[in-house]
Amino acid sequence: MPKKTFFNLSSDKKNRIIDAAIDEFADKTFHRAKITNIIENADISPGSFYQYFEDKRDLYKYLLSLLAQKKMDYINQDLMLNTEEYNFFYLLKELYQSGLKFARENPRLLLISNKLINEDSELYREIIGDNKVRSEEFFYKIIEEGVNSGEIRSDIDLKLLSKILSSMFIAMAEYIYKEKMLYFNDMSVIDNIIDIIKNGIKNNNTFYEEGKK
Amino acid sequence: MPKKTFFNLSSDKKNRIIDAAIDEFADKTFHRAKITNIIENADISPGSFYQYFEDKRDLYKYLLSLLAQKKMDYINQDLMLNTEEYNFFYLLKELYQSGLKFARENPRLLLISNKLINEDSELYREIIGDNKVRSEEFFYKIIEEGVNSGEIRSDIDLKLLSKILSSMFIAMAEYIYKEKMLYFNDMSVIDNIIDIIKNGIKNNNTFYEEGKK
Amino acid sequence: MPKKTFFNLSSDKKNRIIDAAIDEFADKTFHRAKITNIIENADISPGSFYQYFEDKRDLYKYLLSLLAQKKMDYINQDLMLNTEEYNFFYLLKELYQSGLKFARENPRLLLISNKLINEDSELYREIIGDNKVRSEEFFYKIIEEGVNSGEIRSDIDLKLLSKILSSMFIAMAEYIYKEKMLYFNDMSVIDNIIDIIKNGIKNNNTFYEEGKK
Amino acid sequence: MPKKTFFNLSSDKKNRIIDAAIDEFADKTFHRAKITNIIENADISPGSFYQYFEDKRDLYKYLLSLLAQKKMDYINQDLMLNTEEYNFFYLLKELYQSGLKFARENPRLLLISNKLINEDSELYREIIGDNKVRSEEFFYKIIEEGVNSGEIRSDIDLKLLSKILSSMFIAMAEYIYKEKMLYFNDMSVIDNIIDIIKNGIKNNNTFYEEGKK
DNA sequence: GATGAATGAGCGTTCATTCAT
DNA sequence: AATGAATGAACGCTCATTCAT
Repeated sequence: MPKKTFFNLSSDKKNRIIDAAIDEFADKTFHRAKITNIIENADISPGSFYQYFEDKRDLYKYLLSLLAQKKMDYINQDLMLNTEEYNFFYLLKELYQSGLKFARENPRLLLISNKLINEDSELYREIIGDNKVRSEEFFYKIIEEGVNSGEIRSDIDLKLLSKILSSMFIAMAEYIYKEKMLYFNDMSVIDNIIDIIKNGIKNNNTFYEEGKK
Repeated sequence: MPKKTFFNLSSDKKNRIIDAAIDEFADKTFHRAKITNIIENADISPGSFYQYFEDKRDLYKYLLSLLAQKKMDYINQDLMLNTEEYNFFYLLKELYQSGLKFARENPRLLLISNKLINEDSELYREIIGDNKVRSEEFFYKIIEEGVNSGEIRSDIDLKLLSKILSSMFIAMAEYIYKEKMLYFNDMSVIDNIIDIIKNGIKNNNTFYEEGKK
Repeated sequence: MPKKTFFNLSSDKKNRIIDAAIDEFADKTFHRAKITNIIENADISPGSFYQYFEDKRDLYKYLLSLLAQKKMDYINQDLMLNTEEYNFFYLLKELYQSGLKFARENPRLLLISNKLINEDSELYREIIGDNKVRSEEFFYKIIEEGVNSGEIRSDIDLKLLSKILSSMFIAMAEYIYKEKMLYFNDMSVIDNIIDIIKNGIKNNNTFYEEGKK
Repeated sequence: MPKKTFFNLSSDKKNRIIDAAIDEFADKTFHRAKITNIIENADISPGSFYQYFEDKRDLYKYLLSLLAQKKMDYINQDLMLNTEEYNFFYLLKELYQSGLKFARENPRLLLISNKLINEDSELYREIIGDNKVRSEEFFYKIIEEGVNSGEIRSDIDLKLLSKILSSMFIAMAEYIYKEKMLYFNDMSVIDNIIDIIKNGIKNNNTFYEEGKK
């Protein structure tokens, strides 16, 4: 966490630093990101930087915590806490919607965490610590509830499915940044995805044997 | 591309270099990977290295081209060239199967390309260049054929679907490496995934309204 | 010397600063000692510090002068001023005793001056300046008196002897701190040392030729 | 220990580096010594330095090991290994003589180790490790033998005496450097010291009571 | 008198690359 | 073709000191 000197700063200066840091870490891997650049872009001296933050890692972790905080603001808390009161596909839609909204409005912030997973595992472990992969766990939970309530087929591998839903979620978010939001600019796309998840892609009106046509 | 001096080398030496390079780039980001380490593990001198390769980038691109080549060896070429003769879900299964086989047998090679996407974008662009994302294009093509032949529902966004199938493919491959192959150790998992894609996850025997349970 | 603002301070604050400074300089070499730490432990601001002291050197010299002052308090002033009235070995014992008492009661203060001698010589010269090594001079004086009065053998190099007595004095003091006072916990040790100085270590009851046994 | 690249260097270059390093570490505390200075004075690049040595500590330890090695060259090995064959005062004289010769011929090298003791204890411990204070132990051994053979009075605290003889040894060596060898330029001084140790400083022809003259 | 944010020169160290042999 | 010593720009970080409030 930043030192208290950082939080004492004028919000203008704080924002200049945060913005410069996000810009740097969004473009480059942790080890490639240079605090030299951040310092220059935020227009502060090296000495000042180290009066605000313990070190590079400290700033990086802070950025990641900002991301986590901000993400929460996008999610309907009532839904998260009372998942058993909502049906599965409705929850899924809400989740995807808030996720996409966050991604669209904070694309560079999101890039930072996406990079983390490929860093050397020592760094990864230190920063993520023992926190389980929460999004995946959350999916597992609501899938389970969906199966129990009869909404979801019971012949599906739960762990595999939670992995899939979670990776589709991330794929969308990444996509939105790379396509510069031109493609997923309306929420009907989400309906489309959920429809695929729900009903599959097979045309049930026709019959085909496997293999050669 | 490596200089011709590299290709004149004994295959033993060539392999030592390639192996050391794969080991290094699989563990670390491009910029974190040290040619110092590669040199040491391959047991050659720095001077020699620069007689084989233009620079670090040159070696890296070469590795990536090796990966592309090798991947091709795993795929049934007859299928690839005559997609219109096979039905969609059969093709999909073949594709996933060969992909997983490749991932299982070349996990470290695969890690290299997985990292690339999160490097600084300048490097990414220079290395990938104008090459389209071919796997996605290929999916687009067979999906289109599947829709035309009536196997696939026609009310689905093709581009979105190709994106999804492609990302699921990658998710699986990554997963296989991370879980050390304990989970996906038999091919029934692929059947499970394809079944989900085909039929969705909804339990068609029950009826649920949207929203609150 | 500290500025007059320092002496205007409440004695509580003054003591906090002195204590923090002693702690820091006792543990670390002059250049390694951080005024940052002193400031923090004394609970004052950097700005304040520089209103009390010219700079780091100023504080350091002040500490050294405190040490000299305090040392004097341990020594019987009557003895010091009228050395000619006491016999040599009695004086020596008194000196060692008061020195050890000081060392035992102010070990950290003592450590500070012990370090100084090994700092870079520029600093050493600037701080000690033209002050002669007074303890050595004092020894010289009483040795001389001892020779003149017939207590001490006259065939001994006076300068060398004063050096030796002075270094033995310091060795004891250092030892007391390092051995955490377990070893020299009673004053009989001093008698032992003085006996060695007085009578030597040779067993006068036996005769040995030099060289090979 | 330096890397093998260092030992492959021409002896001219090796000596330039060693000399520059001794000069730097003789004048300054470990933490104050700057490899920048060493590099500049030895006329090599920073990159080169780090191809010869692991880091600053590595160079420092190497210097200390050089010192230990060189010291050994000054000592009569026959004497050291067969202490029981020689009488105590002869051994002591030999020891002091070789020590002083070493100090006179390698004064700056000696300064380096003298500083070490005042460094922060973490550094001290890492560098000295579990090596006992060998010189003190050696003194203890020969004193014990001297007592057993009847050369030395048996009513003396052995541990204290070994401490004293060892510190007198160091005091002389230091002195020689500081007085720039003007004072101790002939070996008769050693005889003087040993005579003091042997016979004490008391004038046995006169009687004095303790206390007031 | 007190504060504490700001400074910046300078340190130890890294590593891709060059070049004389 | 092979070597490996040499390079040097650039990084992360430190800390005594200043100065506006």
